[in-house]
This record gives sequence, structure tokens and C-alpha cells, in this order.
Amino acid sequence: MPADHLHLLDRHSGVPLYQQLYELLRRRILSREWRAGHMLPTEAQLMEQYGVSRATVRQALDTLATEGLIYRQRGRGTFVAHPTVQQGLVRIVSFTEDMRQRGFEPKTRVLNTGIIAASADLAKVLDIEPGAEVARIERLRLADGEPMSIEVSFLVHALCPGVLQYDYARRPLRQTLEQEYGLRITRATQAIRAINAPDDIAKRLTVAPGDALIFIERISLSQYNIPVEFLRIYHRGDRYVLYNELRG
Amino acid sequence: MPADHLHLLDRHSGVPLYQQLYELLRRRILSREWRAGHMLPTEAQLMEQYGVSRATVRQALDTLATEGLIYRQRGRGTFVAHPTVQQGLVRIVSFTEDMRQRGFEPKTRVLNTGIIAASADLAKVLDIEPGAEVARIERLRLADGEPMSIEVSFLVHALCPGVLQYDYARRPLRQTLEQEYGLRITRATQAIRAINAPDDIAKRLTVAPGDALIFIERISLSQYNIPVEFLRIYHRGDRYVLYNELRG
DNA sequence: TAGTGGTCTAGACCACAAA
DNA sequence: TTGTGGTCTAGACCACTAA
Repeated sequence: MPADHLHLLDRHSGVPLYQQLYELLRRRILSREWRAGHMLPTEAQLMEQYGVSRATVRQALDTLATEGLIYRQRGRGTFVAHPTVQQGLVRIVSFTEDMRQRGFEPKTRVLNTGIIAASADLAKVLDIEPGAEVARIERLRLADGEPMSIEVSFLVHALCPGVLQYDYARRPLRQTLEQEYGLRITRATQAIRAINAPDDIAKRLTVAPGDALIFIERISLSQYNIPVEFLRIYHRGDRYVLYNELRG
Repeated sequence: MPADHLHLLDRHSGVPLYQQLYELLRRRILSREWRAGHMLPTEAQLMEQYGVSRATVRQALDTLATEGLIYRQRGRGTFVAHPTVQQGLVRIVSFTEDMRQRGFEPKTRVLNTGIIAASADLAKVLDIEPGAEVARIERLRLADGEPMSIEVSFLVHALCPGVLQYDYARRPLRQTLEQEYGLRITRATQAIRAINAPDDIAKRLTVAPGDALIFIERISLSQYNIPVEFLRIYHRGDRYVLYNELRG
């Protein structure tokens, strides 16, 4: 079974081998092909299967381990992590992916879309001129039919003209940006706060005004390191929990 | 100037070389010996100065980069990161360290201490018998004289008998655990939520009851992978913000 | 004892930034 | 052109787990 496997990684694509391998393994974990506790191939097996060196294999596994998707035990092997102790604070995860991992059935409802003129503040974070066109998309996210979060996206319209013509109840925004506009979101910085729910948000989340929410503001950058999206997320405090691991 | 530098790392200590180098560099950054924007020695220089291979140097730098303490630019060099977009969600950071980095002057007031019997829930997370002795320490954390957070620690008393005799307004808890009991906190898992301030907490934080708080529950493990502390942190929502970076 | 991941070395070629 | 970090290889020895 040699030749076939050697060609699963493309040495001329420009994408580093360790990253190709990382994505390949990641897909098999997230798709549940490999369940929690399942042992991954050993490093030696991965070297042989994909025709790369051990350092390359380890670089791919290191990333997965940092994200909490796998754990390693010397002398035993490498295993798929149990999803209790989670990422979510390391990688950009889609709402759909996030909810599936938490065992909920996700759904999306688009509340509002429109083109607006950038305010001074918005212009600053998106690094555009005040008054420039910004596409605004407001979505309600549901888990098992119950409101979980509201996401308000502000997109630099010059980078993705006509972005509002697509149906974001069905199609992920990030997929559209990549396929239609060649924009890949590669990095983001975010601030996490606790706020009391304003009346309008509370209503749409079906909680009482003043109830505590997790409020996240995120700036997402494209592969060219240019701001593409400013995102505000309001998570219901009674339903949404962020998990992570710390080192001493 | 060769020989001296070659001995800054101890090849017989059992501590991996990359980790020794990582800690050494980390200290120089956190102590502000190297300020934000300062260029670190190049990888080649570090190899020579410490007598290690490039892979070892890079392993140390990778960790610092993951934590957000440094950033690298191909063709230019490696630099100390600006503390705006920070960790706090990767490494266990003391309140004092955390506040200093945010430009506040930290202070601590001990509100309450005592020995209690472990409830069923507490026993479960600390992996001890229900009813076993637990040391409880409640501290108010101030930044520039204003209340910022309340921290309630629950310590497995059997692991650190007499731990309450020390003054935790002056002496960090983690330092005491290490110096007096040989316990190093090496790992922790935490859950982050938004809650409405209960009356008693609100009063001590000088906010209104119901105001939104960031509520963190953390289980800290020793170097032996045994639970040592269960910690509840209540951060004022109007003053405390968590920052982090995501990858796409 | 055999097989696993953890650490480390010495080397190579590359893309990119700056002079 | 020079020097930087980014990627990759081939090999080595080790500590730990499980049979």
C-alpha cells in the first residue's frame, strides 16, 4: 500500500507539509471518524504513510495538542481528546462546529442585513475611511431550537462586494468569503467581557433584560493581514460556557 | 566570551534544555529587561550563546510565540510583543503579574479564611473524600485601589497542612505552596461564564447587585497531576476584559 | 523486551526584508 | 547581497508503558 498514500500530501502546493497533515488529521477528528479516546497512528506510521520526517509529523501533532484536540502519553501513544476540556479559545471555530461538539443541534436565523456607512470607531478597527461602505449581517444562533447567541458582523464591503446576496441561514459566512472572494480568515484578536443584556438583545435571546451575557468583540484578518470583519457576539450567560486549559 | 554562556543551561538537571531556555527568555521579557518591540537575539545567536541546536532554540521560541509574548517576522527577526493582545488564557498568571501588565497597581486584602469540610461537589472536583478538610481563603483584589475581583480558594488541606498560618495579603499563595509544601501548580482547567452579581459579592466589589461579572471556576493540578486547589474568581464586568488571539 | 512519545543534533534549502 | 525566520530531513538516545 505504498504509492497511494505518498501522494495525499502535495509537495508543490505551497502549503507546508505539516499544515496539510494537521488539517487532514483534524478533519478526521472533527468528523468523528476518530472518536474521543481513539488512538491515532503512531508517529512512525504517519512518517511512513505520508512520506515525511518525524519532525514534520510532530509539528502537525504539536498544533493539535496545543488546541486540545489530542493528547499524548509517552510509551502509550497519541489519542483523540475528550471534548470536555475545550479549545474555542485558540482556534476560530464556526458556530455550527462549536455546537456540534457540545452536543447541540445548531440552527441559524438571519435577523437583518444592510449596507451602512462606517462610523469613526468602526472605521478605525477595520482600518478604512469613515463613511466607507460596510455590510452588516445580524444572525440569531439557536442550539436545539433555543436561542443561544446573537452575532453581528461588519464586513468591509470593498473587499467583498455583493456579499449580502447570499443566504447566511444556510451558507457559512467564512465559506462564502473564501469561495466567492478568495478571502481566508487566518487570524483574529478578540476581547471577552461580561455585560448586562440590553433590552433589544435580551428580547431576541429570550432572556430578561439585565441578564448576564458573554460579550465578545473580534477583529478578523485575511491572509494578507488586512481587517475583513468586525464581529460582536452576545452569548447567553446561562447557556454558554468557555472552557480552556492553562499551563503553570 | 564563550565558556561562560555555555553553562547557563544545565544539561544534567533533568529539565529539558528548551524549557530552561524558554524560562530564561520569559524572565527577561516579564522583568521588562526587554521591552515591547525589542528585538531578541537571532536564532543563530541563541544557538551559539547557549550551545544548543536550532531546533531546541525554536522549540523555546515556539512556546513564547504561542503564549503571545513574542512575535516573529521572517527576514526581520523576533520581537517582544506589545502587551495589548495578551495571554491570560494560556498561562496561569498571578493577579499581581496580570495587573502590572495592564498598567494597574495591584493590592490584596484577605477577607476570610478557615477550615471547612468538603461538600459532595467540592470533594468530587478535588478528588478527595466528602467531609475531608479543605482550607478556604477569600481574597479581595484591588487595582489602583478599586475593587477588581474576588477570589475564593479551596485547598486540599492534607496536601498543605497549616497553610492558613501565612499572610496572603503579602505573600502569593502559589509561592507558599511551592516553598513550604513542594507543590508546583503545573496545569489547570477552567470554565468561564457570565453571571449576575449575587448581593454579597456585589457589595464587596462595590457594584450593584445583578451587575454582570466574569465568573471563572478553575481546578489546579500539582506536578503529580493531583488536584490541589479549586478556585472561584469573580471579576467586575465593567473593569475586567480577557484578550486573546485566534488562528483561522 | 519491543514500541511509544520526548528530546536533541547537524545539516539543508527556502522566502522574505533590508541595505 | 546578506541575514532573518520558515520548512524539512535523517539520524540519535532517552524515559516510559505494556506485554
